[in-house]
Amino acid sequence: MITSGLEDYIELIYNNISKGKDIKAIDIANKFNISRASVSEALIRLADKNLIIYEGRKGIKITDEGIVEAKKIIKKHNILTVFFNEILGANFDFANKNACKIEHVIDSELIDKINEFTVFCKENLIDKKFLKDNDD
Amino acid sequence: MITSGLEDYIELIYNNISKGKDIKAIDIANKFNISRASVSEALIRLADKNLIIYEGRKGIKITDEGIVEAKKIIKKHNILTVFFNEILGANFDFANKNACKIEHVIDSELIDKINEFTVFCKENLIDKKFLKDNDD
DNA sequence: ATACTATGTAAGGAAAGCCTAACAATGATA
DNA sequence: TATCATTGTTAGGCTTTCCTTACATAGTAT
Repeated sequence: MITSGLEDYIELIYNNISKGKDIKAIDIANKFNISRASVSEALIRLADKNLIIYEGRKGIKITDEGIVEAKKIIKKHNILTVFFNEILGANFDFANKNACKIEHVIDSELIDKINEFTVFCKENLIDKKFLKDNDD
Repeated sequence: MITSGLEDYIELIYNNISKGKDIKAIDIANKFNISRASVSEALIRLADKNLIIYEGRKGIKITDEGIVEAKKIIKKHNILTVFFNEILGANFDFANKNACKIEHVIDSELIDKINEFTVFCKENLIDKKFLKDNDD
């Protein structure tokens, strides 16, 4: 098991690497507003858990295991964001912010149900527009 | 701000007191599977924050402030449980278990939206039964 | 009353996750 | 090349939340 802090970091690492951008410790520090020292420790913990390969200045690489972890979290993140934003009508940033927290505690099976339900709603509630205050 | 552990404890305390049952430190220890010593510390922290009045063996009382806190959490808990169970069709225990975790991180405004949406679904989706595998 | 059981507290410790300050090493630039 | 800025590491600390062990007190029952 991985803590929610580490989940955030591996998620960010994967998101960058999968886009071909390389990511440095300092980027993580900036993104989450924590010190470089804390990131240094966190990266060591992630490497201990075989989710990344970390060799300081040589850069951060993600392992296959790390990719699997990251994808799980990103899947949760995306499904929650879409549900909050497109179905509940919450504004995008707010939906995203809540997804960022819930993704660390919600079970996968429930996420699947939310996803199925989102699809269902899109097919069945087109006419009955639930919320109108969706500002994006 | 209060941590999710403390939120769990104040929630349990309120749930008991509001039913006229008194609650002891050991009940909390048993419920959450933590040591009596840890509960002892947690109750001191709750008292420091003016959410309870704690005088050891004399019992645990909840303050007005504590009641407000507890009700916020219980509201989130109930809305989430109903949504997961009655709308998504998750079984009750599973719905409850997830609500227990999400209640500590979700924003109130999003909870309100989920609640409105739950009401809306109950009024509009009666015919279109979304999920059938709801086992309770 | 004595002894047993239940409950709460105190002391000491561990891990996670954060911090600052000081230092080291790399890279860019004058 | 010498200097300065960027980035990463180390050391030492702090808080929270949990633990175990040992002890203290209260309540129950013989």
